[in-house]
Amino acid sequence: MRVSREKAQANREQIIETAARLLREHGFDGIGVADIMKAAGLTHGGFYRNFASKDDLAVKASEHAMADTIALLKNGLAQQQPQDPLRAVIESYVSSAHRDDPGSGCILPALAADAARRDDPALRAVFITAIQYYLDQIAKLSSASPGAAGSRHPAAILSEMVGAVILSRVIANDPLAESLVAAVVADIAGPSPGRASDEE
Amino acid sequence: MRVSREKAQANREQIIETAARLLREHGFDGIGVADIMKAAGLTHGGFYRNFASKDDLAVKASEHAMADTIALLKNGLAQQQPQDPLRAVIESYVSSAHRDDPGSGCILPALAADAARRDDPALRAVFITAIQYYLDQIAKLSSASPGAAGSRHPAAILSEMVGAVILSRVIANDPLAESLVAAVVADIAGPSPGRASDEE
DNA sequence: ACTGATAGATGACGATCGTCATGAATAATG
DNA sequence: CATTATTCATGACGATCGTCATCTATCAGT
Repeated sequence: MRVSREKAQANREQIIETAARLLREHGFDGIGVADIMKAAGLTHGGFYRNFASKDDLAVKASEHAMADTIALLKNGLAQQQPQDPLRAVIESYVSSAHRDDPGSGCILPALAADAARRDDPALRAVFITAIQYYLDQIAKLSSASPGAAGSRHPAAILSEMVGAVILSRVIANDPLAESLVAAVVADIAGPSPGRASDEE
Repeated sequence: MRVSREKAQANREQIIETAARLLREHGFDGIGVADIMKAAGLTHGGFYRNFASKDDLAVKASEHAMADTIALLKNGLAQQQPQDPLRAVIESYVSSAHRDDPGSGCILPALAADAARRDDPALRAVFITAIQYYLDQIAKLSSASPGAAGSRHPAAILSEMVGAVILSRVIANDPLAESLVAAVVADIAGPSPGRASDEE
């Protein structure tokens, strides 16, 4: 069953895209190659022509997921042009929407704990790069932010963002989840006014 | 091969203790019943006389692990009697020692992401209780702390603690890890008070 | 001491895991 | 148009998964 090169390339990207979602939803050990391929509309047979191993797919899927998240973030900032860009990022990251949809969210709350358990250097590198990117971005945004976040180390802010999403997910159905999200947003970006014109 | 009741009880506790360590190290899906039993010095056969399922063990092991962590924390505070108890807790929680030994650390950085993926209400309840406990404890400690942490919501501090441990684990071998730990400790507890600070 | 209860070992079950060999079918190449 | 190259499907492999039936040995109660 040969297929055109464009179709084969599209299939390959479809596998990565599907894996990026399913791995974030179920964890590295929570979903199998066969299920990923089936969800991508293929059978498990052609897998090892595209990827050296499941770990190899995990690396490429994590990279893809991170690139998607970055694009989404940049796109959102470019379109909204918010007065307080750091607040906009925090409100989008520490949100019930992000909490309830890990499959299309950031890899850090979804997979960092899983990745930390593997000694795959390629996988770790993806996460290190992701963290570095966030730290750079937070440093830029928080220095240009009217809030008080500029005095905090970017690593502190990122840790709080990631921890908040993870904790809110494990208590998702509990009323505690909403208050946690609100508390963390207010903690990082300051009290809640939609307009960030005045500071205190 | 029957065994005395005391021995059977000890075996049961040994299984829970071993599972508490191995599950935190490898994740819920990263270790099997047979390996847990073997590590506990038994075979896999007697497992289902002690536990209804692997999920049941996961609940009891998580409870046990959390109780251990709480005891360790209370014990440490009682013995040290630190001037700034919140700082002492943060320095112990956000530390390279905790980062490098997930098997005997807090369940939140180790297993919260895993637990969030299951719809086992009993398991979620363990984590909700754990989070509630931490929030109460942080509220008490931070109000009695000389640092500026008293003005922050406990959920913000806990999120930052948990996120910092997770992120530091995924970048464990990178020099970034040490600076992240230091930055978060300083962010929560304020700049380190000159003397009596152990650094590595 | 005898008997019944039971903890744990042995072993196996069906399912699923990651991986790969083979084959069929067709796109790419000449 | 003929040939080659290659993509994906079929199917199977050994290993491991969670779970359970059975058996044996020994404790607990008489």
